[in-house]
Amino acid sequence: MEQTIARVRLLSTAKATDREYDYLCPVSVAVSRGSVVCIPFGKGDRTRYGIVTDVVREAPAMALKEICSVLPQEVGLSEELFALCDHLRSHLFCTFGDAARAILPSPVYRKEAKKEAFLTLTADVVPEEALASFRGKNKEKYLSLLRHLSLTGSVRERTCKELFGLDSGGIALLVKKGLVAVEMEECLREALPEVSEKAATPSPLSPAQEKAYLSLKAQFDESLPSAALLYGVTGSGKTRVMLALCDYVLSLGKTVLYLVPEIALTRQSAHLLTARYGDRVAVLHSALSEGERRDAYVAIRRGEKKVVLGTRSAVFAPLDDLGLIVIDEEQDQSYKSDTMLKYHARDVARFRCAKSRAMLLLASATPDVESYQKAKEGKYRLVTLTDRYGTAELPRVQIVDLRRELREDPSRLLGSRLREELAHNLEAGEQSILLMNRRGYRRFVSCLDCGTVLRCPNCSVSLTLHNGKSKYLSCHYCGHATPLPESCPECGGAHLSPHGYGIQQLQEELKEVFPKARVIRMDSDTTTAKNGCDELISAFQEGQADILIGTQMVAKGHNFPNVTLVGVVSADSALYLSDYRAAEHAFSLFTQVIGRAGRAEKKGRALIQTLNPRHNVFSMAASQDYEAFFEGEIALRRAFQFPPFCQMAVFTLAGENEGDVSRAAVTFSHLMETALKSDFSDVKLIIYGPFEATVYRVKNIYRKRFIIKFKNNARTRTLFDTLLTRYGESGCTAGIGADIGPGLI
DNA sequence: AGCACGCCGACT
DNA sequence: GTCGGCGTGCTC
Repeated sequence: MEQTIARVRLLSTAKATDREYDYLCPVSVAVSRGSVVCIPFGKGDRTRYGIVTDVVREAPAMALKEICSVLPQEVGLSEELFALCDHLRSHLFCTFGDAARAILPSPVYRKEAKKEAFLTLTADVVPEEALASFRGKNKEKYLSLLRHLSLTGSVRERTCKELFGLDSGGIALLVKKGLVAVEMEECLREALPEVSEKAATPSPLSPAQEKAYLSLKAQFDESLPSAALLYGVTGSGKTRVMLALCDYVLSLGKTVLYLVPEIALTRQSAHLLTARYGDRVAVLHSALSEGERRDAYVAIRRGEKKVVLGTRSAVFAPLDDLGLIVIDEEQDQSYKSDTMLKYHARDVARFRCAKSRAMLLLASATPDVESYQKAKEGKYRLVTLTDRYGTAELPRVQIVDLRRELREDPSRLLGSRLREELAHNLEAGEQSILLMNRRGYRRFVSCLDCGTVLRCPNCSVSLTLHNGKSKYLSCHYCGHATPLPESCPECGGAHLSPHGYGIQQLQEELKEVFPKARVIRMDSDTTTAKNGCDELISAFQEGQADILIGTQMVAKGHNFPNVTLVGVVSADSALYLSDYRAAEHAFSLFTQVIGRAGRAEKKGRALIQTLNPRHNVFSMAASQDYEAFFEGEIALRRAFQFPPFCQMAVFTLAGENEGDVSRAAVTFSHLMETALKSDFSDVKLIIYGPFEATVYRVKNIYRKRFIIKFKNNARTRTLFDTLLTRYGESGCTAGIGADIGPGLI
């Protein structure tokens, strides 16, 4: 007998079960391609989520189970996003469900939500009045917390210490006085910024900006899938040009997807966009609660939102009638996902533009070498903005040779020149930013008697020393924490000594040199949930601190009008990463840092401390000479066959048992050899490895990897897919992962 | 991946 | 005699 049958793919499953299963449709509910359904699966009939890929009428060849429930149509996948799942599956070698889960908001398929402690004011408290009778030494700290709360509404309890120097005791006192309340909330409720009328009328474009805009508009009018690279030096007004194009696209009834690299940047971009487009804008980023994410998803799918602003994952926003995707700071690493699904937002955007006949607009002051090469080849249209806009000038750049001072005192992080500049700024009441590259500069502890370095028991890394209330050691890969031992665990010697420098040490040195300076530190310790950095940034913008210290994230496009000095504490850690793109990242970082100083009327200074003052990356960054940098870099890439002259893939084998991982690596090696000698003899690729991953052991998992240079075409992808299937059938227990494209080496 | 079925060692 | 070890194989 003919029946209505739904083909379903599981949302969460292994590669072996990543296929279609047939289920009977319930009589009363409409089910269609893209619907999210609950189905009984397996011997135990456990309820699992699935996506309907097809609905057919036919007589089933076997007894079928029935769909138990269908979620509302508006949380399902649109036709375009459905196609995107298929594309991601074949290009990233993930399951269909992995791709679908990246697109669908998690409340669609998950129940529980995470909570965090927030502080709010109990009522309309006037900070000065409330603390009028208070006579404690912490009065100023309490006042600034209350002022901050009356400004922003709420603050994470965990960020209070960093922002206001208040610990749980101080907060308890305010709670006891009935001034603030601690509430458990479902992540950060970030209200959209108020629409400010003054910004709503855009000022006219400069002639150079107008020219760039007209060029982009003409390209858009061709109504073909296409891409453009807007290359403009910092301060040339790229954003104004891009917003003008957004205006135009929206006026034609199409929608716009606008991506920025960091959550912290969504705030200022959100101001800009909501001022212009009001409630037609949706903001998506990882600090949204799960409920908010679902609401946003539904509102976008219903067509209530015409502009979506967000970070990497917003590239999956369910906008229909897509006209334009903007990727600002397109060279930024954060567009590449390093979590479960290793996609690159730029590649996803390219696919969506091709599907929707939309235009992709990449913008940067230091484009990705691969993007610029594509522009040179004519694959992207290159639009250039060469002049700084308005009165802003390039800052004065000093490259400081730190070698001599370091020989005299190797523990010093701030050279005398940087100290002078900082002192000058403190005196003048101007703000400074200090950048500290985190990698390679951690404090570790070793025994001066036997030489033992204290290491993590679970990971192949040394432990990092922290100075909390008491000194403790922690592992930055697995979080293992232990008090600093009195004596060496190996030889019992009493001479354990710290080495290396971290951001905490920089903070201590600042405290010592400038005891009165107010310092905000921004790193993963102070912004654990990726969220807190918003609060830190706005506090710094409000002028609540003199110096902001942090990792790369402080260098990215924030607007700090009162910052006139940017210092790079150690440029060398960026230059000598073991990555073929180290030079590219260093150039980009230094150029951004230099551009960060002096955006407004005040002239800025940038100071870079290094042990290699003659490295030519400095002079190129100082003069913002991207062209010169690109010419040198592309020659190297060609000579050594690195992207864009090939593609890179990383295959990782991981498992708890070191022997199993080694055997798995040998097995995979043989699988590749065999395939390349027989059924895939037409495929050309170069295999390196297996070798141990940069950090061999993490959380007791050993990892070995192969690095492969190849040409990304359907044939090679079939080979990779086949290899993964054959590996799955080999009986090896070690897990395998594939990361294709501009990945993390 | 789960989860069942299945066929062998140490417990009441 | 049976509780439970994880090897093998299936999942509409």
